[in-house]
Amino acid sequence: MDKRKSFEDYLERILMLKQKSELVRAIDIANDMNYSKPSVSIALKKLKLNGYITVDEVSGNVNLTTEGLKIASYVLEKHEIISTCLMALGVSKSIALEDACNIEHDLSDEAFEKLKEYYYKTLKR
Amino acid sequence: MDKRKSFEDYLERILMLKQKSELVRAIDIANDMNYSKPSVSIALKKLKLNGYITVDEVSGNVNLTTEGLKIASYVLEKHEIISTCLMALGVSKSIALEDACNIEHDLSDEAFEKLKEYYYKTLKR
DNA sequence: TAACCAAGTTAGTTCATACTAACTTATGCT
DNA sequence: AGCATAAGTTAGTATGAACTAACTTGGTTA
Repeated sequence: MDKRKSFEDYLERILMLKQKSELVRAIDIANDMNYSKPSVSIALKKLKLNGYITVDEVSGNVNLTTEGLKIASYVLEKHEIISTCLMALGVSKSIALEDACNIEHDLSDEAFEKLKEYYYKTLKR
Repeated sequence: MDKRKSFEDYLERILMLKQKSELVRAIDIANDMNYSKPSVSIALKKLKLNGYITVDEVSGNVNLTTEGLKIASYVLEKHEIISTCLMALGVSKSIALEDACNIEHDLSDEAFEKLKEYYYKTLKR
């Protein structure tokens, strides 16, 4: 199912935007992800239906629910560790970030745990 | 585009089946990939149209063209190196193989080159 | 106040892959 | 010969994400 990847992508991006600004609206997401407004509108509707986000009716501010934040943080952590490991192998930053964006949705929990161990043992500090 | 991943998946599987038996028919691919016959029939038609395979009209034997073999070998090589690296990290074989199946379509050429260097320097022999 | 612009939504289309049901065709068995 | 089975195809459906065009709505500004 590609639905999961799409959800993860949106949630991760929302979290990244939240780290820059408290106010994150559909249009901000659309600009950031280079998607059309309707695409984002529909995606947010589904994220809402699934309980991953809430949207403030007045300001349009998108907020992650506990569940949404859990997923977003996890994917973002994967993103960071995967890209760091790739860079440690000698991959250029831009490619490492790009690859991490894709791989983060495919790496199993088990493999991620092992990669994380390697990261903290060998690369961190 | 997800079309590329789908193509890569089929081509890789065809090559894997070819390594076991010269005769690889649509039904064999369907059984191996757990897809329905029509799905495979349509996918093979597209692979044929794109010049990646030929299909013997009498026997139904699927053969990779030079271009198809090039892609299949490359993806298969990625598969093997990715899964080996994951196992070296301590990931179980079954999970490593499963993850490799997904990651192999997402890892860039540049990152794969670096991973391969690491593989030959650190893991091989 | 009227006009305009930004944000968001709805409707309808496209693309791609998978599925089931049902058909064709060839082969093999009795 | 006649039937059954296996392989492959066609037709039609579902799912999912993206798009454009066009509408609503609210706020700003001339």
